[in-house]
Amino acid sequence: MKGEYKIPPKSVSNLTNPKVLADRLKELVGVKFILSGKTRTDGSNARKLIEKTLGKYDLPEKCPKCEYEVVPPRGKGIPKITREFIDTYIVTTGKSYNLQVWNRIPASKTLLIKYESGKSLYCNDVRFVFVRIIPSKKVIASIIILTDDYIETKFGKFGKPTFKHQLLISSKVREKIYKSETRVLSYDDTKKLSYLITHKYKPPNLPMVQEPEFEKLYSIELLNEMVAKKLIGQKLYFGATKNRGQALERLVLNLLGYETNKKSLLYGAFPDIRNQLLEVKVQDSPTVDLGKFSPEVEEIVIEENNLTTFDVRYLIALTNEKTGIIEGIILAPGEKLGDAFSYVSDKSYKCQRAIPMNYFEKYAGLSIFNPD
DNA sequence: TACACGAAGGCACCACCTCC
DNA sequence: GGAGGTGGTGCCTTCGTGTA
Repeated sequence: MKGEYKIPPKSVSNLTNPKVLADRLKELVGVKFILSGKTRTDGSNARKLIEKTLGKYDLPEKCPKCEYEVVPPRGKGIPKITREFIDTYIVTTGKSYNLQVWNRIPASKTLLIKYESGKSLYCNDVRFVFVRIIPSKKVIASIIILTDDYIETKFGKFGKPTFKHQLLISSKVREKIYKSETRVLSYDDTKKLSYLITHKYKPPNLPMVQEPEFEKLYSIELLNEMVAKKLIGQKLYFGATKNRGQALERLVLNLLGYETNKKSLLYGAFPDIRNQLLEVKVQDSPTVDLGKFSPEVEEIVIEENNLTTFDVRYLIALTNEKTGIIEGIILAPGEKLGDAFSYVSDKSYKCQRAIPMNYFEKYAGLSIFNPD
């Protein structure tokens, strides 16, 4: 059955009526669902459970390959259970659930599947299946199937698309860095920065959130000596998500002689250490999240000197996922990142819509479609 | 101050490619 | 054709910021 769900239905009219879907999924209400704590795993398990349950019934007839075309490049934004045009989401904790729709504009008439017959499946044909799980009871409390039109009418429009750039550092490159003598891969600053940087260390006289000053930017060479080399072998202590980046930022700031109060650490602008035009990242999986800004595209970061994402220096700490120990460092201007590593092409975007948790709680024990 | 929206952050899954 | 590796996707949670 694997892969079967990826094939679109023969036509729009073949899709199972959502009320019928709700009936079919009713058997999952009250069923045990143990959260692994790994969100991607849990999301995937929920989807598999939905697939397995729907697989007990006839799926919509599949479309022969020659009769349809997947419109978005590489199928980005196509609902995962394509045959039923369903995306699944797990709803667990929190006061409100932040629904994120990736790589398509929900409730829009944007084409996803185009049929030879002339008919099509659009973004607003996708059905959203929410699996509400109560973590403390380890049980599925409800299944709620919604359409994006319903979501917008009931809770308001989806937010504007927000973009996320990512960079991939392959395990090969990683290994190469680990095996190198210094375990630091560094590149020179951009030409534009050459007249702004200094190779001599003088303690900073401005807070790290201030814009950089002429000739007070430490050169990459200096950053290498003062920071990179000293970071190798250090352990990053972190607890919940997000704290790891901050732990590294704190280490870097200490090594450079900046004050590290909580407020400054929480200053979440780009680049992290603005006074040094330095962005700090931690990486143990192959993916580095660059966030909204990416040096793949040149964008002005500091107007005064016309400094761009190309000039921003990236310090990427490669850590051992088990121990948290920094085993390698990449220190490069944005301009050079693309030379050594690969950008995820076609940046991804998401549209978000918060749904209050009490909405889901209202329907405990039910499996329903677009309730009033 | 509270709330909503936008963004950051983390990383597991999975499709696809390569090699045997 | 199957195992193993690699490249990408996008799911989920939490946080920061703007606005009323």
